[in-house]
Amino acid sequence: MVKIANSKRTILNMAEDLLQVKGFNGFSYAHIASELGVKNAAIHYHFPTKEELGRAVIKRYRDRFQLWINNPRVKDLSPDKKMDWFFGIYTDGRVDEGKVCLVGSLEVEFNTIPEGLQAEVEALHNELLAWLQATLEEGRQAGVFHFNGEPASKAALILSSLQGGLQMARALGTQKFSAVVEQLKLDLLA
Amino acid sequence: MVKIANSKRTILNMAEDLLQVKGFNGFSYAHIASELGVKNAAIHYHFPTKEELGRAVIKRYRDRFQLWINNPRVKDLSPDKKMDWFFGIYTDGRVDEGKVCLVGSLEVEFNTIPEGLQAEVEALHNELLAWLQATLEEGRQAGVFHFNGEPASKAALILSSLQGGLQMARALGTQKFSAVVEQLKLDLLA
DNA sequence: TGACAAACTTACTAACCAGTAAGTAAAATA
DNA sequence: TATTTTACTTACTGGTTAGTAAGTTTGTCA
Repeated sequence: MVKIANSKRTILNMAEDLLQVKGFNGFSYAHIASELGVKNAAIHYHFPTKEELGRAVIKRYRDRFQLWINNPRVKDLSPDKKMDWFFGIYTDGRVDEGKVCLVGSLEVEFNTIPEGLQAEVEALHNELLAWLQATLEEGRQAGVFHFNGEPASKAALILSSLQGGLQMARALGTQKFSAVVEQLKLDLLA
Repeated sequence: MVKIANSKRTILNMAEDLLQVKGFNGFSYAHIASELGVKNAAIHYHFPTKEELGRAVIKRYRDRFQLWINNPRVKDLSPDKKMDWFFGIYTDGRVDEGKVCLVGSLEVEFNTIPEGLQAEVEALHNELLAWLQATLEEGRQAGVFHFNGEPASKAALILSSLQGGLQMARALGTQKFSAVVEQLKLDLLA
């Protein structure tokens, strides 16, 4: 018998990576098991169904995001530094490793994933948008951000372009994603 | 024996829809066959492998796009009307039918699709970007579009946000996509 | 009318998939 | 030390997958 160290956490880490690299329909319990050197059933012991595994990945990510934005190291930043921090999430350790964001990955396969997982994705996407919108409002009031229209719409545009930009980087290279981020900043600060 | 009318074209139409609704890993030859009332092997007769089917869908879409942009009804439009036409591709018959764009769908599953299909996706994405960039340059020179930075970067931002916006609409509703398009126009024309 | 090619069907394979039930080894607990 | 719980393995199921080989029907053309 092979014991996995920190089994649940290790499996969640692998599943999160696989979701971002291969998509929900692009990986199997066998992938995770063989990489960890255990059998399929060992994964099912911790996460009986693939839906539960997917939900656990997103739920953990949601909790992590709330911890981040409520942490003084982010909360107390100026609006433009907050935005830089947010862009950094996508630049560091996403585009460099050929990953796309969880939300984009699961929304492309939305019509083929279990309902419970769909709900989790919806919640995460709303939370990301809410924080972006609040940050945009804060920055516009402080006179750092300049844009026309509703903060909610600007937030939707920014998040969508980051999501699509990571996917574009897959086919066209990471410098394309950098161009998107630079353009976002130009459109927001100039 | 059941004969399919315009077999190849009908299969391509179905495959294109399925790619946009379920993704490459989310549909099978059996799906297509059963919906057409024929057997699996009938699909394999026309498209021996799934890679060939996928490539044919993208190639046809690329040809169609070149026909469109070289048609006087698009070519002779003013830059802002051209942009409206382009946005319309995404709004009409995409977001309304719960579809995402082919490029986004296949780039999310990029690491799990055959190489020949990857190349086709890359080519399509480059062609879309090239047309957008040229249109942005034309519009800026004409004084209709206003933006800072390189047209190539602005093109990448616009295309990424449309791509991501369609996916967002899956989880959060079509009005979110409309908000993205409206914001894009605001940022370009104001 | 006969030959041939196009468009299928039948019947199959080998691989993979998520998921389950029953058994085992080791660690925690009483 | 005995008992129970945790974390697995073994062995399996039923379903789905892309793909193939050989046979059949139908329309076209000489």
